[in-house]
Amino acid sequence: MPIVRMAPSPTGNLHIGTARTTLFNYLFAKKTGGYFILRIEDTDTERSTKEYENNILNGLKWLGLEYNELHRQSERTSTYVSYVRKMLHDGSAYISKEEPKEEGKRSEVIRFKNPNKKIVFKDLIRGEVEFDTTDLGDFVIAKSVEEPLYHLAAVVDDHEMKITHVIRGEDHISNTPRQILIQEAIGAERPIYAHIPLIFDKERKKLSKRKHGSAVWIDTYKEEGYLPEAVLNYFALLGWNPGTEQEIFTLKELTEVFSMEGVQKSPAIFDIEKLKWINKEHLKKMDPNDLRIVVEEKVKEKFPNAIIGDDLLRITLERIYTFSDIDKMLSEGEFDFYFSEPELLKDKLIWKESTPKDTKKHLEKISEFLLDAPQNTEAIKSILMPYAEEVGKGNVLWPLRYALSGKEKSPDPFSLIAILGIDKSQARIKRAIELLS
RNA sequence: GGCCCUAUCGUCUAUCGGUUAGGACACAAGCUUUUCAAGCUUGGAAGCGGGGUUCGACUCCCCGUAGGGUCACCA
Repeated sequence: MPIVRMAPSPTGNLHIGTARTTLFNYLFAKKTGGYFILRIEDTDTERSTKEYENNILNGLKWLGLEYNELHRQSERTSTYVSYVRKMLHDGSAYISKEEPKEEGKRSEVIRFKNPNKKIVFKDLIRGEVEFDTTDLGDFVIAKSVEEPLYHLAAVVDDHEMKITHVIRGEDHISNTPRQILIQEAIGAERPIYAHIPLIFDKERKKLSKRKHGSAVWIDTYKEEGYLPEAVLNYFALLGWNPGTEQEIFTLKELTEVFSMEGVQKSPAIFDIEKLKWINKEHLKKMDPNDLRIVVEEKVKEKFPNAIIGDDLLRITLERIYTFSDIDKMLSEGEFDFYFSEPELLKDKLIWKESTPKDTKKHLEKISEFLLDAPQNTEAIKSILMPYAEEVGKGNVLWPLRYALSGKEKSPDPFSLIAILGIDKSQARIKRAIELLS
């Protein structure tokens, strides 16, 4: 059974790159019927915090990436100690006297006795990779017997946890020969490696907190109102393709079609526009009632008595890519027509070359048509369109829409009537007619 | 700089020696409920350069070039 692990270090919030690597591990485990271990690599006590750990855990939970086991390296010190002792004993590591050049550096650390050899390993994505470890020197594997460093702890854990596949970011590829050396020293089996390509920014650089600020944190996407499944869908497509032309996937579908074969070798640039599009596609697939609950909750913050009917829900969905767009619509007054009487300007009521007299006549006519119209967009349209087409669509539809919304830009008049209801619409049309008298 | 990785439209990608180099996002134009948005239709847009191998290379090999990653008592 394949056993994979994701090993984030809690020295920062959940990064989108970490999230994507976790996704690939998760998908691989699911697809192959394997086992997925999450291992918090908190051997750096200076930089690791519980807050970051919680942020990572909560972020993965939000995304829906579940793991079978959770471990913390800080709770496994005794295991590392025994390995360090063993290595010291058999000569594969030694205590090295140092001259501390910086503050905080020890005068004594534990170094690995580098056999200085060529290492060739197979990578599922890149094929054979060769390194000469001579350039690595006798690298430090522990600050002291009780304080293991990354390479040692990672190799010991991968061995103890019987990890079969190490799926990680390409930035770890040059760490691999070091780790293989340690594996050989402790008699561990070599896992199969898969180094997945990195995510780059528009400048083709690794996404970093320093340069991109909060855009690298998963939390940001949660706060922006992206659907977790859409984020996952986008991450999957960033560096992997299913071999078909399908682009919209649920997490479950991804677990069924994922394969390492489809993973790209070259880095991919993060494109927020495509993420937005994918999010919208997922929004369209959402259960209308679930969607209604979200929209209603947001709209009610500003208009407590709001009721989100089908038509209002429809035009809202048409206008948003993420849920935070609803907040923008609210603050830009795009919902105002629904909750308050519009302020009308006489000049704006008249379409291009039309006259006040004709406009008034058209509105009166529409008012008549509406007398026994049902509250349904399509029905209203079929009642009003023949007249509009007869006398000029702009001459009728523009003043009607403006009378209802009081805005130069708004949804179409038929939807507006359906949303407002016949009575309220009639009242607004009447006000416009009075303005023209 | 050493070592390592990578190289098809602006972006994500298909092509696993023979294609008018396909799709998606974005962009442009047109259409529709003469606004906005959405939707639909159409369009522009790519094989880094040079050598090989081959009847035939985007595809395989080599050399350049470019970009990236990594070189901690961080992970």
